Amino acid sequence: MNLGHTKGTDMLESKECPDCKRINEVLTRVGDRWSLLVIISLSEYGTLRFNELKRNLGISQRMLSLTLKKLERDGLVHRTYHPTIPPKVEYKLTQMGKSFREPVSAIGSWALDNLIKIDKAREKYDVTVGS
Amino acid sequence: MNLGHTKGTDMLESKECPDCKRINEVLTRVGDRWSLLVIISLSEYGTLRFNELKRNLGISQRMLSLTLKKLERDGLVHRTYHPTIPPKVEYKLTQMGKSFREPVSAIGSWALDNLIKIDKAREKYDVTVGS
DNA sequence: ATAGTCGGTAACAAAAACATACCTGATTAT
DNA sequence: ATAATCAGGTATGTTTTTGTTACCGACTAT
Repeated sequence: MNLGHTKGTDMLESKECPDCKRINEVLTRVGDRWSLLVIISLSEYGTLRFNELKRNLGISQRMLSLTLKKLERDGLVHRTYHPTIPPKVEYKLTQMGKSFREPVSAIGSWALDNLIKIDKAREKYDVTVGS
Repeated sequence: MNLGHTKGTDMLESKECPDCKRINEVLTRVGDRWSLLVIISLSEYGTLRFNELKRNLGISQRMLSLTLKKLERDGLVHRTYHPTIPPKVEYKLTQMGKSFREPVSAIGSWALDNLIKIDKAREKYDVTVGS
């Protein structure tokens, strides 16, 4: 008995939490998994070439290319092109990139500390809720 | 003159960076944008109902439902159901959820501090690289 | 009677992420 | 000659994530 548009619809009514939106923006920008892993690698090794990153992370050429371009565009990574033969391109963190390393490694440490707890919580949840 | 499989293929050769993989796991679990925003909201307000969160974040019902379920499963959020009429469901952080709040707000603060810089970097990049 | 609240779910559409394979051009190593 | 290296670009698909819309039951307020 669907009489059309009589029932309530779910509009999005975001108005509050002004900061949340902006945090949201940044998180969607640098919050994907490859970006963070690239930043972690660069912060550990200082400077890395394209294929060094590729080998370290097990990322595909295409995703690495896209990820580095995004990070460079956002001012987190600096790219240096040496027109030698074969070509040599080096990537390193900018100042802003380095400053981002701190909150990121905070998350990383927490992750390492709590992985086991999370796994256990999952098991318990899956048992009680059961599927 | 393509003779088939003679040319090099792009294999993925991930072997190094043992920690990266595990950090990756947590980041893919709680690293999506809604999870972090839910955690931030709960840490600020203590306890929130479903629709309160929905209004605060401007998130769709479905995404909030999925996000909360994931967070509950991972042991970061606790759900209390009051079978009143209308029903009342309250969400709050667990102990582990609270411990996660610190690294999360570190990211949040960084995001707020650096949004403008990122925007400027983008502009500059778009101009020099041009489209 | 009709619309609204509450906390969701199911079905579907759109978008983003990711994978796979192949291409370049100059050069070196085999 | 042939293959390999370097740093990607491009084309095409698949898979995952995200968002939209409608719907539920049980009640209240108009």
